[in-house]
Amino acid sequence: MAAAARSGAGRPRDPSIDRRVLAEVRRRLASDGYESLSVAAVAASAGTTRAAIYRRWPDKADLATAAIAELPEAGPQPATDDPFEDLVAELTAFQRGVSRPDGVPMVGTMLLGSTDALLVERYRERVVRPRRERLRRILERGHAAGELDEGADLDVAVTLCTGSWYAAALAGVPPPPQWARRVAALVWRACGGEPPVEAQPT
Amino acid sequence: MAAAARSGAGRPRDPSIDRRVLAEVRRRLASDGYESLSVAAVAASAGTTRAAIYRRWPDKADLATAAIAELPEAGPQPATDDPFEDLVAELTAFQRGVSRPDGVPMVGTMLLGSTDALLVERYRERVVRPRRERLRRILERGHAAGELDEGADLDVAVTLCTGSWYAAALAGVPPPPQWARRVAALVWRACGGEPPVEAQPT
Amino acid sequence: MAAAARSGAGRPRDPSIDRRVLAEVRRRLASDGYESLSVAAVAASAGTTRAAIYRRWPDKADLATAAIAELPEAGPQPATDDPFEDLVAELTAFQRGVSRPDGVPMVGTMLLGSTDALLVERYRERVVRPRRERLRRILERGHAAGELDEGADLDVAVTLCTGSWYAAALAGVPPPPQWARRVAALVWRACGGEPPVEAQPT
Amino acid sequence: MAAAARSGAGRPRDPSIDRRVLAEVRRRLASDGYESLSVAAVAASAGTTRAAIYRRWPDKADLATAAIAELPEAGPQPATDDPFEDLVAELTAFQRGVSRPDGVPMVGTMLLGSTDALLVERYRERVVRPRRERLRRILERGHAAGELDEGADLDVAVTLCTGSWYAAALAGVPPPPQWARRVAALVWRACGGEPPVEAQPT
DNA sequence: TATTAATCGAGACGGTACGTCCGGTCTTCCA
DNA sequence: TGGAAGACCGGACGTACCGTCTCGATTAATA
Repeated sequence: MAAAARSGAGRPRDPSIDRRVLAEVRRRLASDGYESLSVAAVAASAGTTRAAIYRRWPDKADLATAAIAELPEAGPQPATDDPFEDLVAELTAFQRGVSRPDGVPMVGTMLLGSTDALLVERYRERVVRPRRERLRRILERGHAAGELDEGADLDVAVTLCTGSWYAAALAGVPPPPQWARRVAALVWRACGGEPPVEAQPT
Repeated sequence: MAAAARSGAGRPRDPSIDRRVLAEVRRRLASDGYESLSVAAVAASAGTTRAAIYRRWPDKADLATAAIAELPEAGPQPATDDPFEDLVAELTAFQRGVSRPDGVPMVGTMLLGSTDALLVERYRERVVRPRRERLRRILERGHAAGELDEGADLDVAVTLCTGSWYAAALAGVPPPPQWARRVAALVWRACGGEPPVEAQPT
Repeated sequence: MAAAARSGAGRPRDPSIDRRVLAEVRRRLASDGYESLSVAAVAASAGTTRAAIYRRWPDKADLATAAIAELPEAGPQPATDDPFEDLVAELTAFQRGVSRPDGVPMVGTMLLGSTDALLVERYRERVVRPRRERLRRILERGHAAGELDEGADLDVAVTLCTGSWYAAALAGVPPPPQWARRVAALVWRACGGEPPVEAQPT
Repeated sequence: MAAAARSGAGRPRDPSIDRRVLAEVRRRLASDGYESLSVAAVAASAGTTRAAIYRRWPDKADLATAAIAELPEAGPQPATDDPFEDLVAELTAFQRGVSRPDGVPMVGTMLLGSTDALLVERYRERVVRPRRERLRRILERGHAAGELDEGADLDVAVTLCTGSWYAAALAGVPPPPQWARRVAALVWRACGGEPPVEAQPT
């Protein structure tokens, strides 16, 4: 990723280039995916040159990494005293984040795996892991509040939450209306709870 | 994709070329992903020429499509009279298929989406859609057998089944032991059923 | 060139294919030269297939050879009793032959030499050599008739005759009016003769 | 052809690449002709890449054009006060030039004509036209010196000079010994002059 | 204030892949 | 058998991209 500009003498780097380039990379990763990402095209659209890009990021994979790492992940939701509503809120935030142009193709790139291990690890560390931990904590709070069963299989339950969205995306079906609440309801019941207001399938 | 050989005149296509090429494509898609797939390298490894490949598949995307579409999808499981066990079996087959070297990166390529709309559509049609329908039918049979609730949200429940696997893969965590049975159990309960034998989380 | 159809059994070759193909080859050699001559295009335009062409002529060079060899070369002029007029007639015939669309590029192909030694040799044997011998004999008859000098350098004089045309073609200048008679006059004088009627340069 | 390097910014082109490539092109044009000229092979032999070549010359025809246009034309012979000897000298220089490996096939390519009009026009302009003018001037000086006839047909006489060589090449006969002097003698007599020393045919 | 060192823009360089086309050979069906 | 159809190998063409490099012209911090 972008090395911190050397402290000493010489012309300092133009920080606006970093911004414009990363924004452009995100836009293109979103619309065309990693494969079709052309450094030359990015440079042109960002109003700079390939050299300026390669000076900051050693190669294309690192450039994409940097762009992803900067994604303004929907920060930790303020926890309320209702774990079920927290789950709905978390999933709504997730859907908002992943449904935005950048979202899906990025996930695809990540699942490509071996293309660039570092790229994937960075994404997991910055985006996936924190979300999983937030989800996990919500379910544990539901358990602590006595709403969920003792022996509920939380490890797997966590994967159901966001997994539902991936499966729908892969199938090419639009996320159904009220998706977040309906998933939360299913997961809640799967763990032995009773969702307060039953979301109605359409 | 490979046009069906015209019935009449002309030298017939060498069917072994189709086989060797597609096998090679699958091997390379698995190990390096779509991006690094080189038609020339495939031709060389398959002991043929680029021309013979382009005669069959108009471009690289279509070639990959064909290779994927031929994946020996774990065929429709023979339905037993126990819907829950059918669900476990279906998920086990899914896991076997998607865990094989080819599996994950292929899914990633598909989620890249707009890289090649046709590629994705072909994959959905040949692989994803049939699986979703099989899952859906299993849940409906559970419902018909009185094991699942009337108003169960089957639309979303279907997405939970395979989605769990995608979420785990994206997080980089190995699918937990007994994954298929545990997911089935959660989904069953989410739909109001009671899994016959409670799978124990580890 | 086209092998004589085998005498014996089996379906006889369609002679109209020979005609149509060679005509097409001549047309294309004329308009685009040997390089751009595509066997497939010839076959299509002649309403037949590549195989039928390759059955008759072993390769492209031979095909072109055959087309050239069939050029209705202005056959041996009926010798008159006036060698000078015979020379004019021969050169006029030569100019007619070589000035027709096919002519020039063919000469170029021949001078390419090493492209296909056989092609060149065939052309020399069928077209160039006979013409040189006819020219030589005309000059010798002029010598025998006492019109040309004893020690005239006939070897080189022969090359002047047609060479004049090549030089003009290479320079891109149209062959001057009355070209045949004017060349004949110059060659005649070069060999010590006096052309009966002086052709006037324009 | 190679665009003049832009004055200003950017890494300047490596001029040695121009040199090496054009030399290689000339060598190959000479030995194999235009048709067999492979850009990839040229690049390899010249120690560079196809991209570097296509950056300079838009296509193969333009590349060949450039190579020909750079041919070190046998410069204007220093005129003596003996026009006949000047003619011999000019023809000797011509023979030396055209007999060098490059010579004949190049002429063949040029006579192909319509393959690439620009290619041919460039060659005429740089090589053929200047030579024709030098020959013409020599003959005119012979005329001015009273050695040649008033009404000599110089237009055609010029074509005899080099044409003799082309005709011999086309016939596949080696240029006879003393060729230049013998042609000069014939042309001189054709124009009414008397060559100072009669060259003896062998 | 003059020097100096790093950046910026521009673009060439070696590689490599793409998709198209052609030449010459072959293999099959049909007349 | 010959003709039509078309697949086969090999290889060239012209385009596009990647990551590296060399230029001249800027632009700040330092001497």
